[in-house]
Amino acid sequence: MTTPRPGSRAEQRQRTEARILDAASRVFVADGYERATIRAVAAAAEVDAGLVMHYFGSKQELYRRVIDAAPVPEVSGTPAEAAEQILTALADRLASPNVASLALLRSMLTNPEAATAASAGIARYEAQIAQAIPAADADLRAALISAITLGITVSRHLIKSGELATADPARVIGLLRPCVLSLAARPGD
Amino acid sequence: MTTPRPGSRAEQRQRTEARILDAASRVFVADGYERATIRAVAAAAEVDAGLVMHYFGSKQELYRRVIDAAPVPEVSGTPAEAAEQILTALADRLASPNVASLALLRSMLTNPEAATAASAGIARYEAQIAQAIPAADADLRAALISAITLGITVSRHLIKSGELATADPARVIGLLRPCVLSLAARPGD
DNA sequence: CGTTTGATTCTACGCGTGTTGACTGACGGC
DNA sequence: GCCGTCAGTCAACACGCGTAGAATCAAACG
Repeated sequence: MTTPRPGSRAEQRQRTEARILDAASRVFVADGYERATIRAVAAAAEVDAGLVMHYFGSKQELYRRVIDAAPVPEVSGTPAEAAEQILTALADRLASPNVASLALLRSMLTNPEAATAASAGIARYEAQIAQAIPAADADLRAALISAITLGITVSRHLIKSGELATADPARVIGLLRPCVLSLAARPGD
Repeated sequence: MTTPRPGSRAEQRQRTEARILDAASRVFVADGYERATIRAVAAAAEVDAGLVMHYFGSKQELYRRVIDAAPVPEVSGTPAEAAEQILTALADRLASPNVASLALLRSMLTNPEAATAASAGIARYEAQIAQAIPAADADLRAALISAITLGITVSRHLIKSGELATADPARVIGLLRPCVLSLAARPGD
């Protein structure tokens, strides 16, 4: 990650590439993979469509670069601690939507390749959660927690379902806490 | 819904139309609205693409006919009863995926028109749930329950996330019961 | 029987898409 | 000062899509 001296050609290149990447995130999350067009991304970045191809090679590759920026939250510690970390991460996502994560969520339901790419990230997340759960069915419990956070995020930011779309994140995680705790910390079979 | 005598032209028409509708459900749920093509639907129904247009007018209209078949589960009674109904409905959806519902879920994340159409159904579902919850924040609680069932369904049938995809529905709702109960029946603020 | 209706297919148009390759012009090393 | 390199543009191609309309052929009906 070298920072070329300002005004240089390399710096201009980085600047433009970042602008395209940013525009692509917004377009992908707004329209989904299929509806998103390279021309729309280019227009949003105030650049020619050919340049997007020149820099990123293909739409798929541009998309891959976008979702590469999606972070996987860290989860560890006791079940109660893990639950709190999960809830905190969810609260963050409710407050300020991470465009990369959303693009990933929306597109993985449309684009097969996106789905496999995203599945890896989700699996990693679930594995982390499972490790913190001391139960025989930890894997299933982790998958349920992951599915629940996914549902909440999708409902709020993509479907924008009435009550959830505008609710205070603190109230949401307050209501969700017993829910997550029952899955993470409650004695299993 | 008259049943014309067998072998007649009208009956043949109904038969073909139903075959197209069935094929369309499967194609829409498999590929989502955007990737699904009329040609693919026609091929799956072993029919010419022009015939699909002739019968349904447009792709949008065909899609509307498909999701019109998506049922909205009934929810009523005491909070505990409502929770049980919600869990039962979810178990059904986990066991045998309703193609119309899935097509609706997948497509509403891709197609704007589908989203508004589906939002109405979801809102009706949430209203039913809210009515059974005796709490000041019943609407938010209902929205959360709806979001959770959505997340579980999407994870299992669309994302096919590892553990959830193959889990026994009974175990899933067993784990989810305290979760839904805490939202539906637990004393609020 | 002839005529008409309707189910079904065939062919083709127009458009938007991802992608390509030639082009332009400014920057940077020699 | 010269020339290669590279950011950025432009016009076009090939393809697949939704859709329209003519053509085909068998069933319905007098």
